[in-house]
Amino acid sequence: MSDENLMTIRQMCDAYEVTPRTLRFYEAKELLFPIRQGTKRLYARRDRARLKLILRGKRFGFSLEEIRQLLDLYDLGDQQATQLAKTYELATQRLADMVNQREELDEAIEELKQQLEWGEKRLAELYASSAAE
Amino acid sequence: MSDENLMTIRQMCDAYEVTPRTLRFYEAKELLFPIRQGTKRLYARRDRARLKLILRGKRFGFSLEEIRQLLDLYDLGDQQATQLAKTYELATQRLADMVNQREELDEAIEELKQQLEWGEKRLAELYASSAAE
DNA sequence: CGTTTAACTTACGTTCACGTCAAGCAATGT
DNA sequence: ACATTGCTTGACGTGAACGTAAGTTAAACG
Repeated sequence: MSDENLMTIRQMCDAYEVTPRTLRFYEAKELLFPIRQGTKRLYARRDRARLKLILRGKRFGFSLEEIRQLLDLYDLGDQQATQLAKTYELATQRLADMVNQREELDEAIEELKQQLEWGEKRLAELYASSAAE
Repeated sequence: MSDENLMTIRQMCDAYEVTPRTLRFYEAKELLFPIRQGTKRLYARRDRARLKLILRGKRFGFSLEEIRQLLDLYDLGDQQATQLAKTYELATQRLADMVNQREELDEAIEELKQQLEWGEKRLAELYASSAAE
């Protein structure tokens, strides 16, 4: 029962359905910063939060580089004033992007629903005619 | 003033901000089916509609292959019954995916707003303390 | 009729996001 | 003591989505 709150790479993989390779890759790209016990990696709460955000970002179609920049937004702890201001500005921009994407997504959902109704009717017709045979 | 309603590859590129390579690539992947006037491609209304859907799908993080399957949904014209049924089922699944994505997106937007408020306060503090000097 | 111009094909190159060995260290059980 | 298990670091491979360069053809222009 090692240190609670810290997870090995395998526990992380099982918990988030990713491979070790993926976690090491994210680390190489400076998206994660697990601590080292000897040679082994240990992931703390902070890394898990970041990983969640990474996986979510991917589902929205963001690249890892875009995600890396976004991650700083959730770690505003001890930034310099100028750096904080830049981060803040980037965040408002990203927020606008997301709101746009939500609008588009709403549209897409509506259109797809329409098409589904159409298909439903067509299927009903086909079924009716085959039953009439 | 060639045949209205039909666009050359360059007009398409300018209109949708893609490269010729991209359009030919989508054609190779059977996402677009421009008609041929001799060796040249001409894009009709149908292709433009499909291209819009392709670009939108990409913004949502779908792969071209996923998009290709989805495209059939908007072209339910003359499908076989069994094929139509399969397409329909796939569509309902995708719709569910999109609805999920919207929920996640809503969450993400909320969280980011929270972070922005936080950053705003921090910035205000920093500004106040530097002004007091 | 020669020459730009635009589109074409073929094919190899590139970036991203990992997958997949290969070889080595480190603790753990028998 | 030794083998198994789990993690490690390279390093090369891969599929997706194009980019890019080379050479070809066809229409249009002077």
